[in-house]
Amino acid sequence: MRRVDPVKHEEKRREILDAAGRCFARKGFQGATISGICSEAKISPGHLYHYFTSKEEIVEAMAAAGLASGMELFRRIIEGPDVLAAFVAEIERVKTRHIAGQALLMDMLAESGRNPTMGKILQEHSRAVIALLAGFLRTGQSRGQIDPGLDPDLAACSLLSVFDGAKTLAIRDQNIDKLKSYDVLKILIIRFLTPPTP
Amino acid sequence: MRRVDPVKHEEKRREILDAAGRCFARKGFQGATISGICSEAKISPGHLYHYFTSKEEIVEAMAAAGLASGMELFRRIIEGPDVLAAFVAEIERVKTRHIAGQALLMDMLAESGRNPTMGKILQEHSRAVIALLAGFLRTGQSRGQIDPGLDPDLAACSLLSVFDGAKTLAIRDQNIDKLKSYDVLKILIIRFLTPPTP
Amino acid sequence: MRRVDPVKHEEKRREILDAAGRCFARKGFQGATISGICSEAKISPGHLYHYFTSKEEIVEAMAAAGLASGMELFRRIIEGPDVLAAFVAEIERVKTRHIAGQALLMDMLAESGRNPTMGKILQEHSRAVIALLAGFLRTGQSRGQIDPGLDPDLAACSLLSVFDGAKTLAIRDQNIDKLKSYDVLKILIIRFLTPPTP
Amino acid sequence: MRRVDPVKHEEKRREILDAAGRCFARKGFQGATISGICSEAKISPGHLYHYFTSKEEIVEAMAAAGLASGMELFRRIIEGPDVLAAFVAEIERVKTRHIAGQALLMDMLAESGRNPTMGKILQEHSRAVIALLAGFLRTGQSRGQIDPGLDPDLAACSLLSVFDGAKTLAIRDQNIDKLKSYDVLKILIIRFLTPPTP
DNA sequence: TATGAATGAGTCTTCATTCAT
DNA sequence: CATGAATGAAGACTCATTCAT
Repeated sequence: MRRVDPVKHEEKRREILDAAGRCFARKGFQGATISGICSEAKISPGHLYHYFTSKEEIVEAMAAAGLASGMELFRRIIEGPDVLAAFVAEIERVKTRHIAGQALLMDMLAESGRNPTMGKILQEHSRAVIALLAGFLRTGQSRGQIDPGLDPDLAACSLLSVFDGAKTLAIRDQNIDKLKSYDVLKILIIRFLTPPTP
Repeated sequence: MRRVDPVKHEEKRREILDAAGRCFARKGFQGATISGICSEAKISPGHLYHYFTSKEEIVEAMAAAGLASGMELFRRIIEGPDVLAAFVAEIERVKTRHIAGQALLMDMLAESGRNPTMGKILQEHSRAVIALLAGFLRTGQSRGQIDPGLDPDLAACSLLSVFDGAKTLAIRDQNIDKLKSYDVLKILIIRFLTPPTP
Repeated sequence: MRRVDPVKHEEKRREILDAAGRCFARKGFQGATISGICSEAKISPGHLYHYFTSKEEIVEAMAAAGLASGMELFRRIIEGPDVLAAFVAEIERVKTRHIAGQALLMDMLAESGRNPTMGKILQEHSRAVIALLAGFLRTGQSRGQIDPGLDPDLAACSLLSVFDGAKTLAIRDQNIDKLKSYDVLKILIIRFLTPPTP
Repeated sequence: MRRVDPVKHEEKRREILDAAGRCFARKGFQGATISGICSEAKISPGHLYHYFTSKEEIVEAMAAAGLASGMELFRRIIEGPDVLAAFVAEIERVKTRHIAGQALLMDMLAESGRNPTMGKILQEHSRAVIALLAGFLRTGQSRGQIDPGLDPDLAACSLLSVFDGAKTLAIRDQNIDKLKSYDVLKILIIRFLTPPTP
């Protein structure tokens, strides 16, 4: 008789969050509507509120989930024996991604400037990414692939900036052949991190 | 009967755009309201429509004006005998600016990902900035301050990315002492652009 | 296949009605929600509809039950050798009751002004209470405690008015020291009912 | 050019409040809808919010206005050389009034039990009415029409109770010939207030 | 040029009720 | 008997835009 099934509940939440993610990518956080999300998720508006108490909660949950899955992807790409090559690979990935995804990050950044909750989510994620990067940098330093004179934490911040900048570049320069610009960005990373020749 | 004084008309438009800019920085493009802009500009909603035909037009005009004035500022900072030092100075400027301003750029980037008109505005501006930067790079190369091996146009793209990244960093890392991270960012620029020692 | 145990069924109905009564007292008929009642009664919304076909039915059943149990209480208080003293005791009881209970009666009165079904329920109850009061008045008259010149039925109406008025007074004058006002109300009753001195 | 006209603004507010009053009388505070009020007032929902910031504000303003105008009526009826006769006249008035008006008061009483703002409005009004009544009682006492042994303030509370009770009686006993019950209520008042014969 | 009254479509959210299990 | 997922029709409120003056 009993069938509480928290697994299914969580699954449905995830489905809704996915649908919301698609809507947000298309219209932005403010532009996307509950009824749009419901259509996308194929549920009724009333039902959505069994899983989330407000649009804000959806936005925040979606942002957190999106950032987390983004970081997971990031981690997988970055992992590898050659730290420097890994960073270059990440730039390569940005080059080939769809713009909507980047726009969503821009929305989060914009929203963070006004909404403290979103600010906190983004900040936490940023700290985690920076820590991840710093770890890799330290590994690279120990292997002699990275300039040991750089502070790993601060260099990680700079690297994150560069990755962000690669994303804004994709938006700014939509049509133009970005292939080459990205190559130069890779050079930038290499010059930044490579240990100085004695 | 009435003759429109085009100068005054233009002046009023500018005033409204300024007010709109402040509202957009506070609330975002979608979050800001016409009536909020009217309050800020101290005019009535009806009157606003003598100067602009829609909110969209205001958003676009404001974006264009904002980017233009941003570029003007940028140009002034960048101008100087030492090209490399100029770029470093721009990073310094980002460090001390208020976040709301950065958020506005993020809004434009986000919006550009969806709204083609905004995309075009941003793209045009980006091209102009890149051209400006490329010019400076060329000058620097001729003076021996910049690595002559770099393609000036592509390096300009990379530089713009880094400047954007500096802005996202300000948002991502609101409380943390960003002074030092920005110093490393300056090092990054220097290493990227400095001519190789023979 | 299942045989409904009518006793248990009735018991559950009563439980739900009790829960509903608490909700209604807190939020009013319109303000209380089915899901609130379900939480209070610790059953699921679906299950509630095995016992009642609609919210309206709950409201009406609850009103009827509430009025009936109120009258039972009333009867017990009123019963006694000294009829006059009994009425005074009822005033005393109102004085010490919680306001939420009074508000529920007000809700019924308000609802009766619009909803004929509720009107009928209240009217029937009123008639019963009036009959009860009239009986007591007659007894009192026969004992010489009540002015024999008063028509028992009409005086009962007046008495009921006074009891209602005592309840509205409790709401109107929430904080103020109502002890004394209630004493005067008792005097009012005594003066109204006491046989004239020859 | 300027035409701010706060008079018209106030007039419109009054119109809306009147419309709201009719809706509330028909459906109750919670049952009445903004769109219903708009239809009744012949304005659009958007426009209503130029005059009131929320439904709650309308409810409260309407309650305050309704009580105030009710008290004005009350004052006019009560004024007269014979204080006792005036109170009896008030009972007479209740007898002939439409039930919807009474239901509205019941709604206010019910709402006061839960909503503190409404509670305050009602309480203030009650205090004013009681003060008014107490004044009349004092006058009556000085003229020898009212028992000088009664505390005017407390007796005023009792009188207000009786007036309220007269209203609940009208609701409880809708169809029945209430003429006679009201006569007995008048007797009750007379017996309560008349000075004792020596 | 300037106002602010007025509109109505659209937004988020709630809630009584039904249904599959 | 019992659950809670699911629906969809409102409800309050917002806001870009228009219009009479």
